[in-house]
Amino acid sequence: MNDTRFDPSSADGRWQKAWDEAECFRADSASDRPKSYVLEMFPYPSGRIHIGHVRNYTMGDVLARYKAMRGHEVLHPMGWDAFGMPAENAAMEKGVHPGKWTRENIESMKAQLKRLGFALDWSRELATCEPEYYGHEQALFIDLFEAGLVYRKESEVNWDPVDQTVLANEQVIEGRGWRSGAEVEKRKLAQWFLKITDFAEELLDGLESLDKWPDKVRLMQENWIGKSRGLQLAFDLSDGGRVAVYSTRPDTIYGASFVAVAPDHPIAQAVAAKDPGAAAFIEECKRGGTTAADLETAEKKGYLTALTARHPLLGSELPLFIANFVLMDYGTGAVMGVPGHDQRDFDFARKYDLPILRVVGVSAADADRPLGTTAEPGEGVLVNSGPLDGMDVDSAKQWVIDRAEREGWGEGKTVWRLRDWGVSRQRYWGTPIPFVHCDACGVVPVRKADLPVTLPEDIDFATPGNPLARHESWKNTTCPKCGGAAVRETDTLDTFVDSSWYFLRFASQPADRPFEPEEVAKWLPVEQYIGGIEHAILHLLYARFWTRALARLGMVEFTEPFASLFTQGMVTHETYFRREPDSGRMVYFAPEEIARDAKSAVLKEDGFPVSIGRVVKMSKSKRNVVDPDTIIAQYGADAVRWFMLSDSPPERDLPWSESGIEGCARFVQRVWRLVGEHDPAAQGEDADLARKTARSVHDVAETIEALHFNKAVAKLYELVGALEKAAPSASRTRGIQTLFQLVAPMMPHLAEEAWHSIGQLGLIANAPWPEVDESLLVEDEVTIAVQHRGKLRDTLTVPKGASKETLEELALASDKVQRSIDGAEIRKVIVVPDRLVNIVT
RNA sequence: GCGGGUGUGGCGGAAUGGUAGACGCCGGGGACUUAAAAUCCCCUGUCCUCUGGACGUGUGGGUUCGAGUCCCACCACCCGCACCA
Repeated sequence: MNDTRFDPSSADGRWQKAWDEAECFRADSASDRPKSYVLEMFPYPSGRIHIGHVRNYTMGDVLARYKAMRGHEVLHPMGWDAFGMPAENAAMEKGVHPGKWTRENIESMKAQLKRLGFALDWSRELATCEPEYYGHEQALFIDLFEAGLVYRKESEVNWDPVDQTVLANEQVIEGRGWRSGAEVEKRKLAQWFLKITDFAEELLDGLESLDKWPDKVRLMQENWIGKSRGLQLAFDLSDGGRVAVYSTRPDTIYGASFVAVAPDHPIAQAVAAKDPGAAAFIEECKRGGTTAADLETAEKKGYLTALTARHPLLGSELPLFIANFVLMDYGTGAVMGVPGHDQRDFDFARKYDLPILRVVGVSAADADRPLGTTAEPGEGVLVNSGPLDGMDVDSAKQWVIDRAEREGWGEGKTVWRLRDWGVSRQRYWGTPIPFVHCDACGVVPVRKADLPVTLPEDIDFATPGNPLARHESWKNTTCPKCGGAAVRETDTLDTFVDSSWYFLRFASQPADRPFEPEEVAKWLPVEQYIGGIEHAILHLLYARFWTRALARLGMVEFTEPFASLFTQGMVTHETYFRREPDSGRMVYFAPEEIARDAKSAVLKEDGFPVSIGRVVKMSKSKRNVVDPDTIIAQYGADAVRWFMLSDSPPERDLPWSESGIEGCARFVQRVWRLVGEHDPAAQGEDADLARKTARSVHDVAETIEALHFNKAVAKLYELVGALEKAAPSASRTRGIQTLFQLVAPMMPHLAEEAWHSIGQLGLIANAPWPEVDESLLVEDEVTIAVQHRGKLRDTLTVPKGASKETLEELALASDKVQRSIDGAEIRKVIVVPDRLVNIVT
């Protein structure tokens, strides 16, 4: 018997050191083993590892370690998405330099990751905030510019009129600046854009090849790209001008009761020049945030202009509005309003008392049935539409497009919802855009020999706004073209640019180029990419675009960077709170301040109860966070890793619980106790246990490959239970050794300690996955269900593959079944071999 | 508002259209111990007339010999919405 307990506080560090010294996780591109690139989305160095990171990286780690055991050469790197706003916020709040703050965070987070024993190749570590990284990004940006994929145009930003600075969407709270509290305005600035729309069709078509991506992510990207076929048509205006309108529902043209243009549409601007009411309305529209959610949840408002628009088929005059819900960026920035069949138009028509006409119904008989309280945007049969009456929606669309083209007032057009990618940020802590502005030569790229354009260190955050824009000695430079005086671009790149190619840099890190094409060809595409569902659209679409752009430039030979994608759920925790009696304000308490039993919770400090709130994503504001360091110190890395894999399916949320982690820590010890049961001298075979072991090897491999870690965990619980119960035998001794191999990817420290203790030489990290004797996987008996009218009455254990006749006979012979039938006439017997018999009376 | 997802015991969940609740947590009972910790064993969806039976997978309908699984409608919650990463 093995009385000692497994002690993570000494074992974890010892084995982590052993792996480091043996360079177990260094990826060798010269190896002739099949290559596997396992990648988790790299973290933003916020200061501390979050439990969500632990879950993400544990999943990747299990896969990386498993692949290595299956004989693959594994690339499993880690780096830092190190540019971004929180560093600037820290600079403003604490006076610490963003670079210092970021680099210190990286150091402490790296130490945290090491304590979890991840099989990472730290020799490839990178941080996007270092010139060794972002300098190459600047070179790539210039390459894209030269390929015609970069341009500048005016675009709206959130402007804080008090702080005189641009705000990110998250810094706008209920239409006001988060620091100043001032009402935010929309303001136009000249900004840099990447032509992602050039790739719209490719990015859409490419989704089809991504058969190892979740369908939901592909669907979200498809909807985001938003290819639509519709009609662009012109309405003649009463002042002699014209307005171009785009509609995806040209079939409903006979139901149009108004035309509306965006507040920043040229026609709106022209109207405003003469009409102070219109000008005031446009000003009003400029207030508030710029996000789509803001615009679409805001009350629909319009301004009725003096102009009218002539309906091209009816010849009637429709009122022309300026409306806050029309987007200048989509289609032509103008719409025809069909209230009956579009909810926004419906709401608008209600408000301004415009006609609401039904032009689509379930059948022709619907023509006179009025619309209810909502629009009917669906399919149907055209009514009240002259020549279209009786047509289905698709035929009517085509008829209207054909007629418009024939008569010259419109044409069929494909329109994309996807907009070009605005990459300008008016901020310091990002990759400087490597361009200068010269009065003589215009906008000129920095010479590649002069890269990187590095960020100046001597900056101040005493005043709001971009420190680069007021840094005279950094800003003033000479023009690479004419040598005259010039000013540097002071915008920096969106951090999504940094994360659009880091996976290439992990494959190789030459000093003179962004990456080594031969090395990239060896490792890429990433075999398995793992990250949060919140990145389903933006990051993943941008990375796909960037890769395609590089492919167009001939720099890489593939178009999709991530062959297989997995999106994991969040880690959640209960919340504990009290409501302040006076203000009604919620006061949250951290888990460590709480004593919790099965039904209630009290605050340790005063012994009085607190309310138990819902289980939500861990966040600082709800104080329901658990610090990985604390729990590693308390339970050991393996228990924490095991918890991350247990119970919840990896794509779903995982609720953290104290009792759950304690159960995991107990299980680690249970596995450890089997070391004492490993008896090399034990004799005799145990056929059932041998079968169970073989079945476990097979099932655990299958579930890990499918990333169903919770099921792998359940299989391992079963195997441990079976090994504990079995009497000593050679089969049991072999089974225990096999168990250690199976748990090695999940609890690697314990596995090493156990491996060593049973006398194995070398590291289990370098050991192979156990072989399985296929003949042991064949079952010879099955239990089948016997139902009467679909309800279970009995079960039978029969030889596998028994005939239908035999099964029917055995089923009818059952007392329980006969009692249930109770002499009724048997009308039908359904027999599914090896499954069930269902008797219908 | 729009797009995407999720919903099964007290809790996390399992279940190729075929035995609902595997496995784990919590809880209850017992063994061991001077005692405790640790460990081990048993029980644990609800209800009833309890050697059996009825009900039960967010709600309401439907298809089927058979539905957690497929179809329709609805409800609740979560994620994203282009300057958070």
